[in-house]
Amino acid sequence: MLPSSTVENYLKAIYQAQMAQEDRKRLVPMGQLASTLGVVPGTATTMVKALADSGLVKYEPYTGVRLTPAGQKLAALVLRRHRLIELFLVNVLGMSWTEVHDEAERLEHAASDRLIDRIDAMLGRPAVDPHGDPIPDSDGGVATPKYQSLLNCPLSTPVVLTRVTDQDTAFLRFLESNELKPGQTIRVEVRDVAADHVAVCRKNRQPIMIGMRAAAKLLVAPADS
Amino acid sequence: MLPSSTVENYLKAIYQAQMAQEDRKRLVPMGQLASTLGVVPGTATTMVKALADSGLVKYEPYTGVRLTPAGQKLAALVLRRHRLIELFLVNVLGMSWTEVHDEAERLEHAASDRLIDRIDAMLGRPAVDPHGDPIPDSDGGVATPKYQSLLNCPLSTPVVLTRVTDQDTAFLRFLESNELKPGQTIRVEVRDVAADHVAVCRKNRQPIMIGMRAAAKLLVAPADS
DNA sequence: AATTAGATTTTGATAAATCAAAATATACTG
DNA sequence: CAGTATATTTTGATTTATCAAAATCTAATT
Repeated sequence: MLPSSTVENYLKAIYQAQMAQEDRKRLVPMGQLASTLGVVPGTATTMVKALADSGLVKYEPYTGVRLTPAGQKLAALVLRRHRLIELFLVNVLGMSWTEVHDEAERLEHAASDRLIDRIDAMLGRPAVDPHGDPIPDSDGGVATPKYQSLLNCPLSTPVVLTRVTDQDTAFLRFLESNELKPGQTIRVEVRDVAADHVAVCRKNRQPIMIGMRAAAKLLVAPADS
Repeated sequence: MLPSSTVENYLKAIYQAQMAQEDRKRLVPMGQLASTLGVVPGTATTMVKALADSGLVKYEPYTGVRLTPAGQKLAALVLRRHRLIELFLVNVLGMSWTEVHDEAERLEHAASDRLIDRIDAMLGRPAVDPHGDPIPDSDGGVATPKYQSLLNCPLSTPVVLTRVTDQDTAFLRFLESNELKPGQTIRVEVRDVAADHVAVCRKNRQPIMIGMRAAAKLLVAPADS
């Protein structure tokens, strides 16, 4: 019996919460999980206990939840579907990378493995989606290079924007309209903790100021020249 | 509040049952509806009463159910999504017309109107899907030409196979392996009611015998030479 | 009109996913 | 360490969609 889309969403949320914290073995607290899923905490507790009974997560009362290897694999396969669909919508159907997230959010639960594999082949077995998020392989394996962000990359040094870790349409549209798409080469010139901003420079453009919360979502890699 | 995929499936089933009967205003009996949806009759009754409360169907106890104009439009839009997705899977992703039905069955409930319109544009606003089923327009309007079938078309006269009214994979594979795809020009040479078969001829091929039940599912139009 | 076969509806239960609000546990604070 | 704030769990209810089986209706047949 294949997991309901609710189960898939819980696993995905736990997976992403674990990935977002430095220590990936740390338990994800119930409150956080509930709020990212948009349910009340009691609902998350009930559901997580059911997931624990199915062997997909390890649950410690009053502490939190963490994926088992089985849960991890399932979650990775959901993310694989999501990210391949996003890239497909952008590359083949010409949709904007700022608007494909919600569409993929629904399609990921309906697409068969066969369809996904065809999409994967048509796109040439890509490694990342339009936001720079890595695409797990069909066994659930993922390469997760540790990028720096605009908060800790070297100053006045060219770096390549490689990944944007926020799917909010308004935020992505802001990036789009400021030529801050993945692949872009940029430079951080100023980082001012007191003012809570960083100054980002691009080719032939005025520097722009970005708040530190937003800057943390922009991951970069060294520009190899 | 947009309809659940269960509601969409009920509307679609009622729509198709109405289309399949000669008198399209006749009520669809509950038992038939239940069996095409794979539920027990009581379930269909309960659900249909709810649909009637929403104004999507007219329900007459012990008699049957029929779509209201509102229900008809919704059903047509579900079929529009289904058929555009099928054609897309065949034309763009290179899947076989024999295997796209089940995939579309799930995707039709997840695809947004925006995505569907993009697909529609990319395919060049097509009129029919890979099985020859007409694609409703975005207002829910459909052109439904009345084709003849292999049971009543003229004998020994070239006709074009235009529509196959059965989505069963095994049946479609049978057609495929016998060069009986929509678009093909064929001729009915013999129609033998006693033997319950018709003999169908194609270019450079041995005639094949098809049972009358199957023959009724193959619709044809005059071949304009 | 009475009987009966077949279809339909009703009734009572169930599973999945959720919420509201009460109860309880944990963690912090003075 | 007692008290309080915050997070978590429990409890009881609700919604949607379903089934099994009993009750009821319709239509056909004697």
